[in-house]
Amino acid sequence: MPDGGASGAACSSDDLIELLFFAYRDFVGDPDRILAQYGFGRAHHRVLHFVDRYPGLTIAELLDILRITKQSLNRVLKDLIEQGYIVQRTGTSDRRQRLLFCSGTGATLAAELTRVQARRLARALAMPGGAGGSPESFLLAMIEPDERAAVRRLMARRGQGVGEGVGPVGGEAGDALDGKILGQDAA
Amino acid sequence: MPDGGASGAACSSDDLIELLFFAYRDFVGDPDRILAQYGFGRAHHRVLHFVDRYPGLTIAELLDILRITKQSLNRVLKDLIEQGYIVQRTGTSDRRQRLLFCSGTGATLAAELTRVQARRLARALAMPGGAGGSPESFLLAMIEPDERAAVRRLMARRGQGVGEGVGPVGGEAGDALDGKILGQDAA
DNA sequence: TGAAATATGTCAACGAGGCTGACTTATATC
DNA sequence: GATATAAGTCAGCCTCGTTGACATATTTCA
Repeated sequence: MPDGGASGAACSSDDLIELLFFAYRDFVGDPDRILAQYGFGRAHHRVLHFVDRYPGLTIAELLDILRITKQSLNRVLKDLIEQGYIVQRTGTSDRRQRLLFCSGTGATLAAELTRVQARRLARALAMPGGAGGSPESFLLAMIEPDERAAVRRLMARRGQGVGEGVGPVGGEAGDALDGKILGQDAA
Repeated sequence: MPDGGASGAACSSDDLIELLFFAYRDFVGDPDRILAQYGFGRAHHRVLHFVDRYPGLTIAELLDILRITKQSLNRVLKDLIEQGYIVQRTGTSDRRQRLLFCSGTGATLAAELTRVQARRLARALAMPGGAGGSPESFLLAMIEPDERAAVRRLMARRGQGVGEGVGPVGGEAGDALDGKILGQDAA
């Protein structure tokens, strides 16, 4: 039975669902703050990232990666092109294609965004149980350090005493228990 | 040097950035399809999930978990309450609070959504290098199997020949190279 | 007891970023 | 020369985030 050894408990898929939510929330939070200063959003980030990393990408390839429509892509791509972060060249073998490249400015911004995300990842990998441990410990390490305690505390609440009320509500329509139920339209 | 042993290559933070994107894309794609049948979206899912898992959650706690505004939460919470998936009770120790619980229907839907996500996770954990290997192999295992080859192919493209054009564009304003540059407003 | 703080709900307006559908323009292919 | 393909665009819609202002019930504290 592989348990990774380090700080992670046994992997429960149910716990991982939440950890993935928290890890991703904080993972995209870093670049979001930077992007806001440029008037860009997450959609711009994704485009800039993939164009930076795979120069010469075509529109069709980008659409396949991002899984969004041409119209959605075009809105953010247009911003990035007009503001000089991305440039297009016509394809040489197929002149219908538009090959996408980052400009110098674009590459600089992409690097800045990559830096903060890579920093979080590197920090997580460097933690005990980060690189070689369980997915659980890796994802926990990806969460903002200040928040980790709160997440642990929440997840420890699993199952036992709810604090206030009792267990889950039984009926579909709300059969009045000890706590008053604020129903759909009941007086 | 910990390498996890199994199928993952050495962990590069830069690769992990992309793998996390692809893994998360497919991870939320599963429930999205189910939610659409109920006329719900991702925001409903998040609320339903946390209320199901932590019965008796207060509004304030939920806001802290989701990191959204009261108004945003209220819109989706209202849907879930009106349609009978979630019920509220007034708190007993503090009657200002509204404790949130899933109804039977709500718990059923939550379970259905959890099931597809847990299935993907369990499958990933069961793969060689899934539970005990590197984060890289775990994330790759989280990607939709049909898509894995495409992701690998894309990531293999890293660095070398672009296929069509040449390297990254140097100048800020677009100095005409061999491929014609379709500039901002140049004729 | 009365004032202030707290938990929640709500109205209005706005922006980002998805979507569909329809249509145009270049270019390639047969 | 007809047809298919890559890309761009217009219009309109939906979800889900935001801010700001304000109402109500309840608790806490001086």
